[in-house]
Amino acid sequence: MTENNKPKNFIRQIIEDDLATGKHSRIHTRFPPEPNGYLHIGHAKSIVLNFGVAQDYDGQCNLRFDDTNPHKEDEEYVEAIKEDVRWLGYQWAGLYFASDYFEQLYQFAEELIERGKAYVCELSADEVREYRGTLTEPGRESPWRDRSVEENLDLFRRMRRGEFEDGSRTLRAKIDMASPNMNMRDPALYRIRRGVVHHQTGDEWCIYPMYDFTHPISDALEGITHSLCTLEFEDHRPLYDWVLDNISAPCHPRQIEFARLNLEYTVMSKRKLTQLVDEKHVAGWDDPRMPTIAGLRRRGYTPASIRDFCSRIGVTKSDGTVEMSVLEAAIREDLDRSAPRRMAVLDPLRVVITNYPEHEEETLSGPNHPKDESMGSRALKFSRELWIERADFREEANKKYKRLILGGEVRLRNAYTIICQKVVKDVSGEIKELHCTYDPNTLGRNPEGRKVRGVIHWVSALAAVPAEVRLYDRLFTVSAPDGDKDRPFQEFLNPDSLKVVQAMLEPALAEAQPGDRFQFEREGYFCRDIVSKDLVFNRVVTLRDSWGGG
RNA sequence: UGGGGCGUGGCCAAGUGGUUAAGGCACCGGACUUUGACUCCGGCAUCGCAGGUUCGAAUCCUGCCGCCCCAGCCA
Repeated sequence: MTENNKPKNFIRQIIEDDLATGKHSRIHTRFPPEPNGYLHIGHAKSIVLNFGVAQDYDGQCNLRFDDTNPHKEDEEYVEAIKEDVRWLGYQWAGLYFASDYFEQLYQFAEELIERGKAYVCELSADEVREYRGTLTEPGRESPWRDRSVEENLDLFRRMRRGEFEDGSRTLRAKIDMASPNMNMRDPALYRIRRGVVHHQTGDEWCIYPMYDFTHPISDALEGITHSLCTLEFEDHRPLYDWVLDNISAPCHPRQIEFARLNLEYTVMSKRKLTQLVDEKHVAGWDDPRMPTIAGLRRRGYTPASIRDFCSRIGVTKSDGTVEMSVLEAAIREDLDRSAPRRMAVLDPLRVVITNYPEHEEETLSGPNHPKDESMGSRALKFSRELWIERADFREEANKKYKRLILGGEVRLRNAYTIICQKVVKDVSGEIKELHCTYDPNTLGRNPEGRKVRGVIHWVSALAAVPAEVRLYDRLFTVSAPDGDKDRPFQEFLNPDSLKVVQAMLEPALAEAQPGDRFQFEREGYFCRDIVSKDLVFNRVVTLRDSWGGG
């Protein structure tokens, strides 16, 4: 539903204006990740924005890998990113690599030199830092700043030929060392990286263009109309425009910045996510507790729920932190509608129906969805011995407790009502099993003259299918794990973020395929793990629970 | 203490001088219920602060305050 209404935000407004005024007759956006890690929910926001805008205005959106730093990048990531974008439900108009443009970029760099707008600098990295000045003091001009065009051209060509060592020279833009915007203080355009193998271009190049030089040109080369990026690049926009203004660019895309996504109880930076993986706090990039697309997918989130989430949170320039409940609400809404209902007992307690025939087993039926008959029904086995949830029984409780108590009656979902007659305990006092009686006249109808206080789920002990169920909780114990300057975020990891239980499932669940999602009634939504060969279920999210628990 | 941004309810977020200040999430009531689910009803803000302009301001002006980003040969 939510997806049908086009979202309204300031970027779409700009686009609509550009279309209305005729500035643009078609829209072209791009999603430009660096292939140095896996995509996370924050990227999803950008993907949904870029591809969504293209979709809604009959435009196009490219997928472009910003691969200008061979040190950090890897082919593994480009494949993972492509898979994630596709999984989210989008198709790119063009698939490009910034490295596709290395030759053109190089030519534009020479053009800049010829125009006297760039020079080869021989300051070391440390010296450049000194010369740059500070936030409050202007920088000083490099002693190499005023070389002739010929000399610069010669030097730059020799840089390309590999005549100079890493770090010995850079190509710099000649702008303004006194600019209050640090990015305009003669930023580096090219650096030397000899001997590294680039995942796309191999050893073809030993000089690599910087982001600030590459990005605007890549955008222009692809005919991008609106270049959407996050807030931290706001200060780079003057440089983005400077580059395009000083070369013979085919067009001049407009950079627009929006706030990146922050989510409570998790971390979002690639560096921290990488740490979580490397330090083995999680099982991998696709650990269901990770905010990565791969993690959310394995957890059981649907592409539609993530798209819905992204439209719910909106796009603005004010940075905030979204509560986890928004994400959870999105997946609950999707799964409530689409997930077949099943019964699974996560913490089994044996129940013996003493007035039910010893070796008999009968087949009952339960609807797959309480509100959607078209989803059909499945067979349920009922027998003398059952499993119920340990938490669904108390020897005594107040009126608020709507489950089974000693001497009390409760409805077994999709079956009969039972009354607990006796509690059997072991020597330590722990409840071993319950002896109950059932009322054969309560199948599909309420008992005469009595009102049953509640409904609980169950599984026939005879037919139960044992399985591992993984119960996930938030990865961190505090809402902003990286918000403490003195303490590393790892200190806030939630030791109980994963609880593994051996559950008893109703027989129909044995046929679940990897990736299949269900609602385990009264417990939550679960998804059969897509990695494990065994019958393993991951809890996507619990059901909403308005009961205090008392 | 340079520059660039941002500030509407607990969290997001519409709003672009005249509206009872949308909506979602959360929360609190209540109805319904063979899921304490779902659904349905109802409740829940005067817009960072202070001045000013105006018949009228969340929307315009001024001054404060708070928060975020920038000193990579990362993106």
